[in-house]
Amino acid sequence: MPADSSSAPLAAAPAASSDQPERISDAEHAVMEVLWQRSPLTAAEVCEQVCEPRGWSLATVKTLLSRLVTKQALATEPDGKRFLYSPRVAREAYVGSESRRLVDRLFGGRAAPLFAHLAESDALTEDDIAEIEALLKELKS
Amino acid sequence: MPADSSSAPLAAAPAASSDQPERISDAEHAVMEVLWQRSPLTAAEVCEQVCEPRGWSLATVKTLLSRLVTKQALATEPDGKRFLYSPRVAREAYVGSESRRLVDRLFGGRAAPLFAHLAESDALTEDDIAEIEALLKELKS
DNA sequence: CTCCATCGTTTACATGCGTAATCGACTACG
DNA sequence: CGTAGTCGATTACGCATGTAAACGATGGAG
Repeated sequence: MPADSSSAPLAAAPAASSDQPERISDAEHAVMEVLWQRSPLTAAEVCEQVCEPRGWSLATVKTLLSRLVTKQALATEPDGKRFLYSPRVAREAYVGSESRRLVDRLFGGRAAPLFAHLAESDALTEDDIAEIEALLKELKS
Repeated sequence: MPADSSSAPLAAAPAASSDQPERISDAEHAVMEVLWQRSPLTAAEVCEQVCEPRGWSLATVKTLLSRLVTKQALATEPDGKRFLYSPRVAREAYVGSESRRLVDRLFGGRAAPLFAHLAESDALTEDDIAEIEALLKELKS
């Protein structure tokens, strides 16, 4: 990508302007989880949390962090020579959109069928049922 | 693949031996939905159902069908010069694994938090709630 | 019998993702 | 001050996916 690089004020990246939150991939999601738990963190600190379990190298984590920054899912704050990363999208929002995606794709947007499915496939434990019952009671109030 | 085509009973493809059901992608899923609704169908018939809404060409559908056959998600049955395609994995199974995937990734495998989330984000309609209540009552019996 | 419409199969190509090595800048140790 | 370690950025590369055109066989129309 030789040639200039200035001219336009900014824009540049293919990360669109500001429409949807830009999908977060599976591997990226693992990184997000770490930062949702505690932040801001440096790349090395994030690695400490995920490299072992996922069998990743620091390099991989760095790549994922960069991509997440590009996707505007993470914010960076300089700290001496390195960066501190912190989530820019709330976990709530992410979880919400992912859940909705699934419900839309698989259950025509209705949550009840999802629940029915979970129930039928024994994916619900006693505790789950009790909890849900409690929530229901609350909703009805 | 020129050369023979017989010899081995089947296998061939890199689709592993017989472990997990092999992930179905988003576009592929759209094709599956058509066949889950009615099958067996020819490629052209599938196209009639999805090409318009998704803006696809018949060629695209053909590719997706092939990939699904490779993934063992579809079975083919010769019908004169063409093939009839039908699902090899039940919708139930697909929906189940996808749901479980989400619940695992986002809610630590517990269904109750998912439900709580849906409830909080107003993703539950009156009807949903009523339905779920009914299901709960049934479960408790 | 010949030619065309169709099939399924092959090949194509851009983008995204998983995973990482390499590179240029900078800092801290000696 | 030079050198080794570390940082983010750049580059890499193979596989999956979305989307489709090109190709070769074949069956039906004339």
